[in-house]
Amino acid sequence: MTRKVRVRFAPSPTGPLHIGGVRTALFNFLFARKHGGDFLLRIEDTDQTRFVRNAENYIVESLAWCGLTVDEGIGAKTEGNYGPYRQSDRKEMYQEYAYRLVESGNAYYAFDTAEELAALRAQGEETKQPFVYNYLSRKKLQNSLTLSAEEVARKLEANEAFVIRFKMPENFDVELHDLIRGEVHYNTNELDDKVLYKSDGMPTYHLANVVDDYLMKISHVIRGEEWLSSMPLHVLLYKSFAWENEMPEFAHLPLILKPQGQGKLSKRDGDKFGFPVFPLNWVGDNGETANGYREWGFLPEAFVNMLALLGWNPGTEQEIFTMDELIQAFSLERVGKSGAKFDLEKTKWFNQQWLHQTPSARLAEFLLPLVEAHNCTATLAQCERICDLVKERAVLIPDLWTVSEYFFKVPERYDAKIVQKRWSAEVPALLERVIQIIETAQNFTSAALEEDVKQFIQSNNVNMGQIFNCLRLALVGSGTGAHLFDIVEVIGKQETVSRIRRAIERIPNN
RNA sequence: GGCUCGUUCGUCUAUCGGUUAGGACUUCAGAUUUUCAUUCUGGCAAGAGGGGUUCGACUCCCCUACGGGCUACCA
Repeated sequence: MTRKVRVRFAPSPTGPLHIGGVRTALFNFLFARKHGGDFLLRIEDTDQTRFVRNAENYIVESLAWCGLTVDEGIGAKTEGNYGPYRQSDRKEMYQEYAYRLVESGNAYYAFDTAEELAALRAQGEETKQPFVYNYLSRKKLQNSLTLSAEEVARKLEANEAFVIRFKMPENFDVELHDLIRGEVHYNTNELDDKVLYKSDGMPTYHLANVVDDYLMKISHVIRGEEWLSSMPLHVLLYKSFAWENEMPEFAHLPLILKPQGQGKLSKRDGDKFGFPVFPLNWVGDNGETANGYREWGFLPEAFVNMLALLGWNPGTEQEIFTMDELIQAFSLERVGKSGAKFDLEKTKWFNQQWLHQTPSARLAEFLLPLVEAHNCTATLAQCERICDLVKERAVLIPDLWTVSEYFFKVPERYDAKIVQKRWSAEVPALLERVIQIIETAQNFTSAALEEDVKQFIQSNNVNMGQIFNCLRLALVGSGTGAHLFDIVEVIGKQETVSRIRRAIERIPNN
């Protein structure tokens, strides 16, 4: 049976999306594109207590920044025919499905209060017999399995709070197939009677997820490994609804782990590792902030490239991928099974690579605002030229400014070490000669200028290293930077001469 | 604790029974360069441990260890 590929990214809006979530979205997106399918965004906001107001916008904006265009659902150009795509807007639907399960005997009403269950759990802690609401304990609890029909009707009539729980079958081996992990087995006796429908009238994740995936004709569920252990419940739910034929295939992605210490990366980790765990800067309702990759100066292409290679590999030695190349190369078979620790250094390397191969015209769009923020002026064309000259020295976007600063402003200080090493008594006189050469140059281009100065050096038998380094010192203020005569050409005759004069004035002779 | 998934250089990973176990990041050394950077060359560095199966195991099986996940009216 081949069916149209439809996958969804279904985050819950409880805060900013962290890089693990972005990667899940990315893999869904790649899979959809690879197979000519649809990529949906559904918002799973069934937990009213954890709802964070600006989280949904953040999610939409993050996906957009990464270039993960949503075909259907929240944030799509046109929402699509299977809406609404926010679970809170689908509230009534779930109730109907929950009741359907009760009627078919696959679920039941439970009246135990949260406090009673908490007490049982606490007791279980003490006696080292953990309390589980399952096929054994349900026989002794307050539910429609133990209570008489009249009693249940009475409680319902009286509007007593209730939940609907799944009636987990007894001693049944569930055989599961996962696209990444292969066969996985669970016995239902180890599973509990999960709440499907909460007393506040909202479904839990499990019910909403299954119902929506069914109704939205999802073909493949690609999600994090934290869901692997609820897969048997979900599969059993499909069976209980008699939806086995429409059941999606499952793929559980390995988790992204904390770089040091243990556990999976979590959004609560915020900035504690000294690098962002979020794609974009985050400002919470409570005023809490956290850094994002975008604001740190990562290109979305590099960020996506890095995420794609975290847990997936092409089987070749290619590491730098455009989105189109990723789509071409992607397959779930090449997704690894084990969790991966995130590595900031490698991420920076990806960005550096991307900075090198990004056209300078685009980088100029990043440089210009940085120039202006430092109270300098430039045109986009100038920035483009300068990016051409310096981009291989930058790792992050803000470096574009720090490695090109001298193009826009006169050096304020002169590197003492270079002065010490190169600026001897005869330098000012030599630089005066260089000024002459520059002022009288027929052809004010980098190559011609270099030729002229080199000729002077040769015919006068002076030290090339000394001249070049002192000239660099005068123009840049340090021993770093782009090709010397490119700098001369870009800043121009007047500025070059003025900087040399300034250096001669300010640098004391050794 | 129970269930479950996993385990190759410090990190990300290749290898789908036979390889000097390959690549990348990091790091170190060298080359190139007027400088810095880039680039290039080279070095260091790995199959958790123990049993099997096999002519032959990193690869298959079992046990142990270690790590991850789940174990909520959270997702």
